[in-house]
Amino acid sequence: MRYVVTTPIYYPNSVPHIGTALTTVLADVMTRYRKLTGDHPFFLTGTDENGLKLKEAAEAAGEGPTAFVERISTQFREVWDGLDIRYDDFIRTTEPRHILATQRFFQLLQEKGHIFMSTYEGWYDVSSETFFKEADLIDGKSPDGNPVRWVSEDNYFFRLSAFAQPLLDHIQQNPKFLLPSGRRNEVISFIQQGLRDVCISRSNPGWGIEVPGDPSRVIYVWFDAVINYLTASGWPEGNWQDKWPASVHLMAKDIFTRFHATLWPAMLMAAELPLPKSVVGHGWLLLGGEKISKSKGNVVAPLVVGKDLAERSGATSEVAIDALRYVLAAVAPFEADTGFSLEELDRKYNSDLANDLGNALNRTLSMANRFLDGIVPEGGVDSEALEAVNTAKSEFEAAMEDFRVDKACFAAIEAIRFLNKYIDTKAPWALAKSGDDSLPRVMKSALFVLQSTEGLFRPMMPRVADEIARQLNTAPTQSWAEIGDVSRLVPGTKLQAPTPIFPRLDLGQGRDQAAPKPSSVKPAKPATVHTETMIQETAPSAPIDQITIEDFAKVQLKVARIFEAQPLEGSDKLMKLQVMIGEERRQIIAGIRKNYTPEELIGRQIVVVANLKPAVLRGADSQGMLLAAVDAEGGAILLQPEKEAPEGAKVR
RNA sequence: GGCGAUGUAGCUCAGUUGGUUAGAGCGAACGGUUCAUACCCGUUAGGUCAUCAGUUCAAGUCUGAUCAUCGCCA
Repeated sequence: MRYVVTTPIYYPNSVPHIGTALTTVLADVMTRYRKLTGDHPFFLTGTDENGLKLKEAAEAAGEGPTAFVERISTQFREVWDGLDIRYDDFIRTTEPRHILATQRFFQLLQEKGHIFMSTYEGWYDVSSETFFKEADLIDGKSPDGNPVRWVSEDNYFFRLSAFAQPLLDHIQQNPKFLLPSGRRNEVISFIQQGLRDVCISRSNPGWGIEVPGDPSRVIYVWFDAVINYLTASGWPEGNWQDKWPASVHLMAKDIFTRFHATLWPAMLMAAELPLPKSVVGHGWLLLGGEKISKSKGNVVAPLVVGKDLAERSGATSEVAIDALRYVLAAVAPFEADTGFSLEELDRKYNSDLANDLGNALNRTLSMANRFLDGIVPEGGVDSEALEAVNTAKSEFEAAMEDFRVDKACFAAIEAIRFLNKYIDTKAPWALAKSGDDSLPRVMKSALFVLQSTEGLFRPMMPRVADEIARQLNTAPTQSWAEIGDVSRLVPGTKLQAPTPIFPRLDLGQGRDQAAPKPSSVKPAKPATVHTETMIQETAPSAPIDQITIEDFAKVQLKVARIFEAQPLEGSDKLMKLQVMIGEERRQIIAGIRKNYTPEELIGRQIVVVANLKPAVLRGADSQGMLLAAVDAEGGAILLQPEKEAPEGAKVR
C-alpha cells in the first residue's frame, strides 16, 4: 500500500496562481518527505475538464473544448514542472480511463440502489456549476453574483441523504479523517442540518461523461471530478488497492465541506469502497487582504514570482523556485486564512534563507577551510548538536503526521538558528587563534548540523539541498533515517569552497530594479504626467486650467499589476498589457515600447485610470490607461508605487 | 434569519484541560562579535489579549451581551 497524496484536479477555466501553487507545493513536500521515509508515495494531480462551464469558456475563447482543455491542461503542467513538482500521475478527466471508471462507478451505485430518477428544477449557475432555489437568488443572480438560468428536467439523483448518519459516525470514530478540526466541526453541523439527495446528471450539451445507457444525459461534473482519485488507482481493474484509499486529499477550504468531506465519502460508502484516510482543507493565502480568485485569473503567477525573485536577488532560477516553495510551505495557512504578500516573500527569503541558512553554511565552510584546511576532522560531535538535530527531526516528523508543513519548516529553521547560536558561543575563530584542541570537534559539530539540515530542507528545497550537499562534498540524503547519523560525515573529506546560495535582497531598494535611472530624466522641468494613449505631450508652457477636487475625484486611479506584456502587432510604439486591478483583469494598450521590453514589465505594479471609457487602438481593446511621465525624447517613464501596494489599491 | 469561526506586540502568527512577570519569527532600537552574504549573537520593545459585564482564590483561556471581519446553512 502506497502513501497516496492528492491535490484537487484544477479547473482549467483559469491558470495556476499562487493559491493553487500553495496546495500543489504542499502536496509535493509531503510526497518528497514520504519518499525519504520509505513510504513509497504516489502523488496525483490533474485537471478537471468536464462541465458545461468549460464548454462555454472554450466557445468564448473561440476554440473547441478539446483543444481548449488540452492547451490549458498543458499550462498547468508547465507551471508545475517549473515549480519542480514531481507528480507521479497527472489525470485528465477527459481521458478514457476516467470515463470508464466514472461510468462503472455510476453503474455500481445504480446496481446498489443508490441512484433514482426525479425531476430537477432550479436556477442553475453555470459559473459555479451549482443549482440555487428562487429564494437563494439576489437580484436575479446567484449569491456569488453570477447569472443563472432556469432548468427543469428529469435527472438522476444520488441518495446522499441516506449517508448522513454513517458519515457522522465515521467522522466521530476517525479524528484524523477531516482536518483541521475547525472545519471538521463545520462539516458535522452541515450534515446535521440534513443532507439532500443530489442531482448527478445534466442534459447532454455535447461535452462531458455520458450516463451509461442514457446518452441524452451527462454525469454532473462534481460527481465525476472526485472519482478521479479512484480512477488513478486503476479501479476497478488490476491492483488498484495498491493506490486506494488515498492517504491524504489536500485542498483549499472552499471545496472541502460539500464535496470532499461529504459528497465524496458518501459516494464511496455507497459503492462500499474504503474512504480516504485524511481529507485536509487548508486555509487561503490572502493577497492584500483579499482572497485569491480562481475564476478571475492569476492574481500572481508563481513562475513570474520565481523569475522576479531570481532577477532581483541574483540567485539561480532553481534556487529562487526552491525559495518560493519554502516560503509557501512555511507560511501555509491551516485553520485560518493568512495574509501574504510579495514583501513577505522577500522578508522570509532574506531572513530565513539568506541570513540564517545560507550564511550559516557560508561561515562554517569558510572557517573549515581556514582553520582545518577544508578537511572534515576525525572524532565525534557535541551532544548539544546531536540533540538539536534530533529535536528538529522529531518535530518535523510530528508536524508531517498532522500535515503541518508550516511547522515542519519551522523545525528545520530552528536547527539552523541553533547552529548560528552554537557557532557564536563556541567562537571557533578564538579557538583557532589560541590553538585550543576542541576546535575540530566544534567544527565537526557545525558541519554535522549543516549536513542534517540538508536533509531537513530537502522536501521543500530539493535543488538547494543538492547544492548544500555539493558544498559539503557529502552524498545527498537518500533516506530520512540518515538524518542525524554522524558517520555520514566522513573524516578526511575535502570540503568545497563556500559559494553563497541565496544572495541577499536589498529590500531598501524596493521592488523596482527595472525602473529607469534618475539620470535619464530631465530634472530641469517637471515631467508631464500623461497617459500612454496620449503620445503627444501637452504644451508645458501653457497654463493648466485649474480643476476642482470633485473633478479630480471622477478619475479612479488604481494600482494594477502587469502579468503579461507583448508588443502589439502593426504598431511600433504600442504594447499590449494584461493587468490585474485587484481581482479584475484588464487589457491595456500602452505606448511604452520605446523604453520598456515585455520582460521588464511583467510583475510590476503600475497606476492606471480604472474608469476610462474603453477604446480601440490599432484594432485592440484598451480598457484603461496607465500613468507615465515623459522623458526628453517623448518616451514613457512608468509611474509605480514607491513600495509594494495592496493589489488594486486606490490612488489619490 | 440560523449556526459557527475569528478579533493577542508595527507585521505574520503561537498560546493544551483557566494558575507565577502573555510568547515566537520578522521589522525597529541599543549593545556585542568578526568566521560569515553589512551577517550572526544578546538585550530592549511600556501589547487595556476587540469592548462591556459576569463566574472564580485566579481568565487571553469559562459565561452572557455588544462591535468588527469572515465562513457555512436557510
